Amino acid sequence: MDAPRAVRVVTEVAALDRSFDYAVADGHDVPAIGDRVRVDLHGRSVRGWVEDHVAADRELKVVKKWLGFGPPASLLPLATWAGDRWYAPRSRFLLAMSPDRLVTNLPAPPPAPDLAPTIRDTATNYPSGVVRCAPNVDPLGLVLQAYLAAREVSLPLLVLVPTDAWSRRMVGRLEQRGLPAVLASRWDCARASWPIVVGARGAAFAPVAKLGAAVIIDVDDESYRSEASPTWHALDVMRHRCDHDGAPLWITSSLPSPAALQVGPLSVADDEEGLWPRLEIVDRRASDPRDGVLAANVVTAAHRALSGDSQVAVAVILQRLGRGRLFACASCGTLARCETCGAAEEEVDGRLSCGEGHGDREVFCVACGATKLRRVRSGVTTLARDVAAQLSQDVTEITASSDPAAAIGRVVVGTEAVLQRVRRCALVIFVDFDQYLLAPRERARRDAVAAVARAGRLVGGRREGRGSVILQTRRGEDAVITALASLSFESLSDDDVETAKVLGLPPYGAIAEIEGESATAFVATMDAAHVRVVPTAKGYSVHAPDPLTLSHALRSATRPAGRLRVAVS
DNA sequence: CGGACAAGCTGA
DNA sequence: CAGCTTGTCCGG
Repeated sequence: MDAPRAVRVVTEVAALDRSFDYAVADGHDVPAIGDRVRVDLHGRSVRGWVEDHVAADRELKVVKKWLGFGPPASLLPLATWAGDRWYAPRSRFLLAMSPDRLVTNLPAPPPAPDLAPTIRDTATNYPSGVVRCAPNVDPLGLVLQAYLAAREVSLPLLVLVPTDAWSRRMVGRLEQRGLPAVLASRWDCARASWPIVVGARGAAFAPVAKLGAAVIIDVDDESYRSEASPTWHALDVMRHRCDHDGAPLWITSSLPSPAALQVGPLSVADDEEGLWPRLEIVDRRASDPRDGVLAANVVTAAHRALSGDSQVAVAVILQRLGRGRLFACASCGTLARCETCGAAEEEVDGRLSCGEGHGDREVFCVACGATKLRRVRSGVTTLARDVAAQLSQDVTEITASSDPAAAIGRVVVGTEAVLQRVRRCALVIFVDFDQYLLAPRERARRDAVAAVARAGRLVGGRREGRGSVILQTRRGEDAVITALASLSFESLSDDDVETAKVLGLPPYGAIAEIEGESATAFVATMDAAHVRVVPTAKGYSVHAPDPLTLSHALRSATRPAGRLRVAVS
């Protein structure tokens, strides 16, 4: 038998989600599976990946050039799986597994170092699965535990954390202990199976051939979901990889989502209470409506924080969700909410409506009957001006789009981006916590707890006594508020699981949102035998009992010309 | 996707 | 009928 002298190549051309065969020119080595190559395609020179070795049994064009290393062969099926799972071309995920710049040689990974005794002492001992832990629990012990497990089988450990800054800190701490850790952005090292690879969401596709163990820190942080299409989630990818490689997976969360709870048994970390931040709930219905954006006692707390010596003293957070304008009664302060769905209502042309299609109503307060409402939410800039006036302090505005290198003052005001930008401060104020509680999104309530957890890392745990978190709300009786106040999340968690089961939401069902001008044409050609198609405001939502059924239905449709957005969750 | 090629439109 | 636009096909 002749050795194969041809390769099957997946191209980078995303719209063309298929592969083509090319001969390997005489005198050249046959590129390895996964390697990056350049080939001619229909008059174009395009890049691609070697998917397989095949026999050159007919006239073929030749591979123009070997470009460098790509993902290891063992990861190619992962790209196919992810492409099916999130309705995207394989090349999107192959790209995620490939280096930004071509890599033509690989470093030799360091040998396993001798372990300092403190490492075994610091390592925790949880069964693989979910570890519920308060925001200020140090995840290092869990990472060390997972490293020991990976070391047993002489395979790499992959650690996912919410942000790049966090990855750098984690790598630093591991190196300090003499452990061979690299950032996932060091693609060549990850490809060479470095013992510990650490990164943010994208590291879920780190080119490690076979995992020995994996950890996801704070798995319910929203950074693990790709917002842009394809809307993949790092947890699903990691579960798939770990199942395939037989590697244990540990995940941590302050309030595990239904999807997180499916990973494995739930353990609860020690000192839950001491490591949650000190929380103050300020019910704005009770405060003087003439107070500014901050209630009077909140201003007092802010001045107290400013008298301390922390670099950043006060962080004021304004959550902006959707169109997110809130209207409240001018006299009693009660929020206008839709009777059907509970979402916040907006005043448009003298009528109130929630925008979810549940009709509109006269402008009046359901609590006191007053007919004058005022807008209680403002943008970050107006908020910054108001806070500056109330505290008689200069403030720094921070939003997702502001310059990460800019100097930060003692009072910062902004969106949730503040929680990413500021490491430590004495007081975090959620100006308008109801933005979470009243958001129509399913995840909103969990996001609310996650945001408080994140804020908790800035101010430290109760035991530390460094600072606190204030929630300004008009809904003191809300289940999320009471759960946070008492730190008992069981019923909130059970409710989430129950809701997900009843409504067939992930992980108890799979949903795809179909939007764009050709959504109707797309849905019309789809084999809808095993799915339910529901029209929505922007298009359609397709409900299926599981991701596989959903994927089959989506693949059965022909993709028409014109704009189409398919978001699988 | 984007190059190739065919068919359609325009103006001298 | 050259020169340009628009549409459809198909890639190894």
